[in-house]
Amino acid sequence: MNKLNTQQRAAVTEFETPVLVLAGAGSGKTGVITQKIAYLINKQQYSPRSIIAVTFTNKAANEMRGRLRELLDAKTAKQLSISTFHRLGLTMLQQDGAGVGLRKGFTIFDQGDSMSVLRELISENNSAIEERTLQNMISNWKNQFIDSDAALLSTVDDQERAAAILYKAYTEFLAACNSVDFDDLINLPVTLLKTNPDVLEKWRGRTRHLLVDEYQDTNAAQYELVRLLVDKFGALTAVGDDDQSIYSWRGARPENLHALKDDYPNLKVIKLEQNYRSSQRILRCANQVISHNPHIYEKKLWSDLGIGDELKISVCRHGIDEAEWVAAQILTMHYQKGVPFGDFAILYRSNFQSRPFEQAMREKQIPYQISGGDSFFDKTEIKDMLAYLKLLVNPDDETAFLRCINTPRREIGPTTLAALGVQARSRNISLFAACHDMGLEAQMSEKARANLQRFANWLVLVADNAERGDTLGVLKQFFDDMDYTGWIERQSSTPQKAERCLKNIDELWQWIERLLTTDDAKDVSLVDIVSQLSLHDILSRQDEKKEFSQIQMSTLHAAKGLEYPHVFMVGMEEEILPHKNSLETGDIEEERRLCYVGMTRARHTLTFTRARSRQRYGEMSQCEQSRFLADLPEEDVITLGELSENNPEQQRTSGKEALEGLMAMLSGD
DNA sequence: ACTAGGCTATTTTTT
DNA sequence: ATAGCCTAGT
Repeated sequence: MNKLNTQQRAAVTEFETPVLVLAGAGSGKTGVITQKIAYLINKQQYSPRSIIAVTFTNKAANEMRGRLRELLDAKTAKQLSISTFHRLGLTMLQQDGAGVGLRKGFTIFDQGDSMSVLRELISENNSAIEERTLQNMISNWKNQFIDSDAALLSTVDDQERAAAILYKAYTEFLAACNSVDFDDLINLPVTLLKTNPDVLEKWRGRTRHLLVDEYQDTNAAQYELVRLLVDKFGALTAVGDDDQSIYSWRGARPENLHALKDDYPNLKVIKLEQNYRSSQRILRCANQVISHNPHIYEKKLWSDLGIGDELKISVCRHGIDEAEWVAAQILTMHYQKGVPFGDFAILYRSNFQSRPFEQAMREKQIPYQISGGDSFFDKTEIKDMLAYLKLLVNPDDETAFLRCINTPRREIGPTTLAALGVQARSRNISLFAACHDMGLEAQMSEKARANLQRFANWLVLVADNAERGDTLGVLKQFFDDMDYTGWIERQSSTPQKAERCLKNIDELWQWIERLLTTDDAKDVSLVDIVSQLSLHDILSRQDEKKEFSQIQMSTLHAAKGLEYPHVFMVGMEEEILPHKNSLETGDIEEERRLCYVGMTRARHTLTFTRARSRQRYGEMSQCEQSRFLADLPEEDVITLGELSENNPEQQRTSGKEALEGLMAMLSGD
């Protein structure tokens, strides 16, 4: 508390009126939120159970919980509700979902799940609409509380009409599966609160104070949820920064920051403008870049941390060279100046950019960790595992059922499944239930029926055992029974691929094991495991520790809210950092903010790299420097590489040469 | 019902 | 480069 500056302290101690904290990058906003929670509990006698804090990513939520564990005793910290919006919504639905027609054990469709449902619906209806477009349209409708009937009424063209029809089919399918998608996790709680006064009462009673981080990222539905929870009294602390709004593509409305003023006339606005993170030079450059965007609130972010090193721009021959050069820089600083690997971060616009860096780090034996990117949950083997777990808690989950029933192969093909589908539909029951339905033998061969029932029986058996406890034992039995390992080995083209698959599965097992062996393992049910997996929330303690000794690789999006002593922003090229799509749509502002977010992650040094050519779709193609680099003040930047031909001592060696030189030097010691 | 082999489109960002 | 999709053959 003593370490807070005047504005921060004002934000912490003001609890009787709603507060909006306009917090510039690195101005200590997470500290404000955590200190405020501690203040409410210790100084104002709030019960920890009556405080709800909401963030946007699992990572941010975990970080916040970690910090609070240091400020409060363990028991108190555990009672706090600190979660993502989606998890808060899920909790509400798990407790009171009956009010919106959900039954116990409902499951969550992640983006991939709902995409495959939509794909299926599109082909069933012979529609030409692109699945991505459809998913976006449905998501937008949901975020604005437009149901499928209303959507149909408001359509203006054929495409929208087609989409609205599919929207309806999709909604019905989800309901039949007793499932919800990510948007529903926000959307349905709002409906729930609006239609059930007693439930509203309960949740309002539980929300004596609500703290929302990254408020600029809230969409219409999240905004509504906040409003309902805090009521007109506005026990709300919202923290945000419109310069860091980088989620408008998923419906975020940074103007929600300003809308608060209309909703709460007594709103107190507090600006945090002192940056405690970056050198003055880094901050000056970042401010320069962002100054090209229009601003509603002028804010002048400043730092007294000293001028700091010049920023560097390294121009590389190609993508491989770029990765090797960064590796060489990291090794040099590590061995010459003793900088721990955990102090470095490599940040990029798109996940696929991580590849060459991963390879370079592996070659040089530099420990690294990748965060962000959903690649883990996109893997077939992980999807398979999750589908089985989902099916255990929710036999009505048709998507999970269809995935499981023939993975591994059980001699149940399209013909059999079509027949099963007919049966299920005519009796209005799930596919799973239809396996034991009377009259099934009329639809298909005896052998097919036997195969189906063997599967269904086995599933029931495992589900029964799972309910009796020893979740992990049952799960292992489950996977041994179907010899999933054997299936993977037969399925993989090379032994290496099989090994990778099994390693991923092992990682999943370890995570589950850890979850089940913590102090409060009694409270962890199969439903919890499945929902946490569905929300892609797997951060291990091991990872937290490793962060100190491994270089961090992350997308710019996933790096928001974090900081690193030494940052490399790579791939600073047109069509990558202003991303190709945004060049086409002309929405450069958000890309600029993304650049700003990346730059303001850096504490001591900031290095940009770009390549003059790059492999794309297997072919080499030329690249142009990102327009954002041109915004940097010349006196703050050193450019290495061909751009400084007239300045020979700044000529840059290739990544390879630099590495070789370094190796020679090290072995000489 | 399953598999192999040829064809294709594909690269935002996250819950 | 490559993963996922389709087609034809077993």
